[in-house]
Amino acid sequence: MSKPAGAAPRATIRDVAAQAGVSKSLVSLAFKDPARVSESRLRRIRDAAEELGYQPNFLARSLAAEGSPFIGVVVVDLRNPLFADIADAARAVLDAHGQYGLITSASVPGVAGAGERYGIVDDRVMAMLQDLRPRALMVIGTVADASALPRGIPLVYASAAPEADAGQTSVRVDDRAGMELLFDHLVERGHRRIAFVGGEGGGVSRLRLDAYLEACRTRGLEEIVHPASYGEREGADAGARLLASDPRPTAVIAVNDLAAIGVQAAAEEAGLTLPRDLAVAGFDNTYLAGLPRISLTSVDPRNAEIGRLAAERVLAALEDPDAPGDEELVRPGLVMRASTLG
Amino acid sequence: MSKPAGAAPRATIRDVAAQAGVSKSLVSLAFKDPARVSESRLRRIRDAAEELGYQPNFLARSLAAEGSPFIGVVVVDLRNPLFADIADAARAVLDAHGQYGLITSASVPGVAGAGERYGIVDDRVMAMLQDLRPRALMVIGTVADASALPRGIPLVYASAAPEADAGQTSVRVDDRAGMELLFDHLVERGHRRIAFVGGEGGGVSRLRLDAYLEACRTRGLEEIVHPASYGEREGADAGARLLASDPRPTAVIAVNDLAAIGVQAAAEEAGLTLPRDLAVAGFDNTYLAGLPRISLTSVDPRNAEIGRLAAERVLAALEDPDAPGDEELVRPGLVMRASTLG
DNA sequence: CTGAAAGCGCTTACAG
DNA sequence: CTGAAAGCGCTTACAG
Repeated sequence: MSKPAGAAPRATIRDVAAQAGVSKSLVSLAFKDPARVSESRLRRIRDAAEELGYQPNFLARSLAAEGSPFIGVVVVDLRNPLFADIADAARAVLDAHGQYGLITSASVPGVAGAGERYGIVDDRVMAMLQDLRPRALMVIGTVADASALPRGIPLVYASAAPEADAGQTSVRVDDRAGMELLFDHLVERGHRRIAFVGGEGGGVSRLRLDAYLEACRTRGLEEIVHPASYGEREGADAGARLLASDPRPTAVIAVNDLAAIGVQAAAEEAGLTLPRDLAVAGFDNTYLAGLPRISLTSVDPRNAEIGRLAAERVLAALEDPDAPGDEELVRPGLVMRASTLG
Repeated sequence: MSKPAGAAPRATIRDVAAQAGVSKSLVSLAFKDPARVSESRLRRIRDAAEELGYQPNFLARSLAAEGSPFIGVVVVDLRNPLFADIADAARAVLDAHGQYGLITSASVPGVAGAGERYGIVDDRVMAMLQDLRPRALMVIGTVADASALPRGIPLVYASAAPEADAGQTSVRVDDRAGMELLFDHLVERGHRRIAFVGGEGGGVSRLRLDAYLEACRTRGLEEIVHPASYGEREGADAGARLLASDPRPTAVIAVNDLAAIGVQAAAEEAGLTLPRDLAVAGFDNTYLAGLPRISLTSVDPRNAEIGRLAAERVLAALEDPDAPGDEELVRPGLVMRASTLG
């Protein structure tokens, strides 16, 4: 019984037509534009469809029609909890508008190795998605090479910093606003030597570094940058370097929660007591930041809002595919926790 | 430039045939069974294909042929880091064997609410996957309702406890072995009052509870069970109840890492010093357990191994679709960390 | 080794 | 409002 013997082949439009005593095309029409079919035949068709358990074949429809009634949603990194939150929120909105969002993961297995670029998408997955001919595409996260994405349909990025050749529609958090919230909070608590851990790994990391530098300049604070990418390991390494500097910063802002956790680890390793000796804050407000043992102050990008807005952009693009692209920045919040409050 | 005007339609087999001066079917054959095509024509066809940027249309192929040369990989829960590890490992193996694994996520957006069942898959995603006619299906995680899955093709579960109507092929960790490792470790360190937090939420949770009860019986230890599901919140609630009991357990095993973290939080909330006053251990060895601040002893299910074995099961099923299903249990390891070492 | 033909399940004009 | 016909891009026997 590991596979149902025979796997009763699905009923086709032809079966339904025969059973209802009408032509194939009438069945097709009955599903597509019921108003144009007489009531009696419509009922016969529907009864037949139900009886046979008929469901239109997705492939055949995509092949024959101009495209399929669905939106492709590509999640760049399966591991980032950020993206799942956005995908869920986006799907809910698409659903509510009768659009159907097909979520697919596109990252390629991480070849063990550090220098690897982030956001490599699998060509075959993308080719398949392209063949499926979705009405629009939503990409969650930064892809390393946008040219691998399906073309010719509206494209909306969520939580990604599109490459220079702008004109793309994207929805993401306002990193500068987030950085300002962090600085206001830290400065108010008396910090003057505020370091940044991050800037590497492309996309958002770079934007946050820029925002950090600008915040320092505005306030006349010293710029203290320790390069790192998005991981805990990277955060810990940068943290160790940072702690060796003299005078030591009193506060650290990391490019994301994971890197911030790395900084915390390095500081405790070095014998500091947190947050007394060092305030630490991150970005993304993932659920990690909320774990009691971690309790990390973090910029909340409002992922549900990003997902919602991105979905609305998709819906708008469906209406008017030729509308120019634009970037929408979501105003972040700040969630203060023990890591800076101590 | 938000969408490439016109979106140059992809070259079809017909274009390639014309350019190469052969028939359509010969082009098809050239891709499917090159050995049967003369060398000179083969070269002309390949040159033409390259020049035109021809790529076979996935849909058309699936529709015309018995199925498509790919394996459907369904990840039940996008948020569980466990599953991403398994998916990556599985995909690597499939890739190495020339099979192409299409990963898709099938969980439906969580309608805010507690009582919700875990592992609900989206019917439309499954219908689409079915239409695509993969050669086999790999399901990572426990689905609430297996009847929603595509039928008629080999099915392999990874990290899931299939429903009673067995005969399914599945690869998952040996929970009893994991529990034994945990008990041996804790008993050796002098613990006699060992509680279990979990048992709810279906599937694996139940299996681990059974394993716990058996381990207690074998050793003549008292059974102390505080029901909980997989979340941190649930772990914390159960933890609070557990701490109120008298005499208090000296060690707690939780159904997974997240629940264990909840127990830790509840214990610290109650003023205990960990691990001196309470040893805590979990299952799954997610990266959370490894974070220095958490440092949780955890049963390592060897997810890469599970993914690898599940992929091999898929490959075997491709060879012999009628082989009977069986369950393979992976021998776990134990990663000891501060939460039980004190 | 090659090529004309039929068909996968659907949709879309187009005549009635 | 209805139905026969052509076609989406491919594959699969089947006759040469």
